[in-house]
Amino acid sequence: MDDLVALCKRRGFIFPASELYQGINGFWDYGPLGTELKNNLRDAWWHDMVRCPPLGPDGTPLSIVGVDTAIIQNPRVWEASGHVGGFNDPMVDCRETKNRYRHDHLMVLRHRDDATVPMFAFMEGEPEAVHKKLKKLAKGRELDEFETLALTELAVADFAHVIGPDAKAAGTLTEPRQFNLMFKTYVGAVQNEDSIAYLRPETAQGIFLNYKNVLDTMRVKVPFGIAQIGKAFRNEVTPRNYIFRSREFEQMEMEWFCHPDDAKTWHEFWCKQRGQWWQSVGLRSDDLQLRPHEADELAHYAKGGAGTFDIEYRFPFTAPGYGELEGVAHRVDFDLKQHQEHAKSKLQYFDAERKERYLPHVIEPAGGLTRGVLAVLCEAYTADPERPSKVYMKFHPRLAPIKAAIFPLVAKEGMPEMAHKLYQELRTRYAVEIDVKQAVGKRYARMDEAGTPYCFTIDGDSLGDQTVTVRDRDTAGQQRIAIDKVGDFLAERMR
RNA sequence: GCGGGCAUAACUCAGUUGGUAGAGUGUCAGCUUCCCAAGCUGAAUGUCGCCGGUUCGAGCCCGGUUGCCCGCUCCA
Repeated sequence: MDDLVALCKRRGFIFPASELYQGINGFWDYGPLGTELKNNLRDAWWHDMVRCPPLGPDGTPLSIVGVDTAIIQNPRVWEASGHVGGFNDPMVDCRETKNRYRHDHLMVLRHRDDATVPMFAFMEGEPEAVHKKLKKLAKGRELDEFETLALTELAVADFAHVIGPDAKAAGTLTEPRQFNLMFKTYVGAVQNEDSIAYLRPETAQGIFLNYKNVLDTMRVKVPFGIAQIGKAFRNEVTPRNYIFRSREFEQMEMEWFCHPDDAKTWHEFWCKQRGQWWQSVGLRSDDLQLRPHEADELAHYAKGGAGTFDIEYRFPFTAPGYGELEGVAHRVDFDLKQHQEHAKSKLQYFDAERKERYLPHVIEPAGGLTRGVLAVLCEAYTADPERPSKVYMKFHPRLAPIKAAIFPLVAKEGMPEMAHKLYQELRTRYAVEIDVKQAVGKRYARMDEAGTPYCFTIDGDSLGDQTVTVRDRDTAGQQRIAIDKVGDFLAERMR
């Protein structure tokens, strides 16, 4: 992994952000080659999801349209989505039940005299449940022997004697912690409580906000999808593992709107499709796995549906385990329902065929573009002590930052001129480079590290018979082709 | 957030008991070169992460700080 990071730095893929000023934790800059790579992965996704989506189960092309929405939205959006509210205030977690509570919403029953009796936490305004529990767990004690106080009045050290609202054992509550994962900013000149806004923590909400606009303008019918690629921001507690968990990242998300009865089928469909797609851009199936979320792992929006499947990749830093690349979640009608309530507007869909009015369910394949870049980099990194560079980047030709390089074998006898002519032809269609300096072996080695799949070399024979040699990155083998077939040669391999 | 480790050129790293900042690779220029970092000649690149202290003198000792790495915690 360290070697990969060094190569990315050395060859201009990825740099630490603000490096001149000692950097800033959790942010990264993409260099010339990294930007090309990221754009290529992005464009491949967009092409395969929006321009030319897969065929549905019945063999007809799916209908998916794209949007590009604002990073800053009305803060009420994040209240509806569940991002603000619960996550702006100090929270305590229960280690036993994995439930999370607002610190200031919890009350505690404490025995007036006997400190050995455990304390019972309960949600403010819901004392009935704890009264039942008291009978079970504190036999022989009557309710009037206890006093009620707020959890906030208790020292953290006393949490060891507190039984959580849904727990059976004492001491499972964590200390109160701030979970403000959203970046805050102010809109307008005046900075006060009323002008607070947030950088979006996911791109998905921008899609839900425009669901009705798309329905009204694009003549789409359920089932259909809306896709978006863009930046999202999360103020992660611990950014780690290179670009895997960063505070600013890019997502590729598609919300697939379908009839509730069909949700399960579509969920399976998209899980399969997305796994295949990652393979199509070069990730080996051995390093990919599809993993269902456990019940206690499901996000608030995905409870009660067909669940969430993570498409995971075996990163060097997770191996032999896996790290998330994409989640395919059944969000049921959570988001549309929330926005319908919070915004007080009707978002129901009228299905003319079924003669039915309903809120569509949503299947969401949500992938990380920047995580995808990392997976592609890890996959491409291939050590080879036999060759001069000791390593080469085995990118799928579709993703390679540079598609081909053009070299005159030596810088004389008309070869540079011929190389320039070929370069001028190819550069209008492909990201190609020309290099006339130094020994050809050095130039091949450089292209190996950049992951350039093909090198076209003009040699002494080229001038006579109008042919060039093609050097293959992965085999280092060569073949000779006619110079006027070079364009076709590349076109065939870029698919 | 807690604990441990690390920080010297673009990369990998030397740097002795405190005494003028080094190597290899890479990069650039020229020559050479008909197929894989060859060779020759030359060049550029460092506030030794940052701030302060001790000292005649600090890359080296001390304190603080920032960043990175590892383990916990966290990752709705």
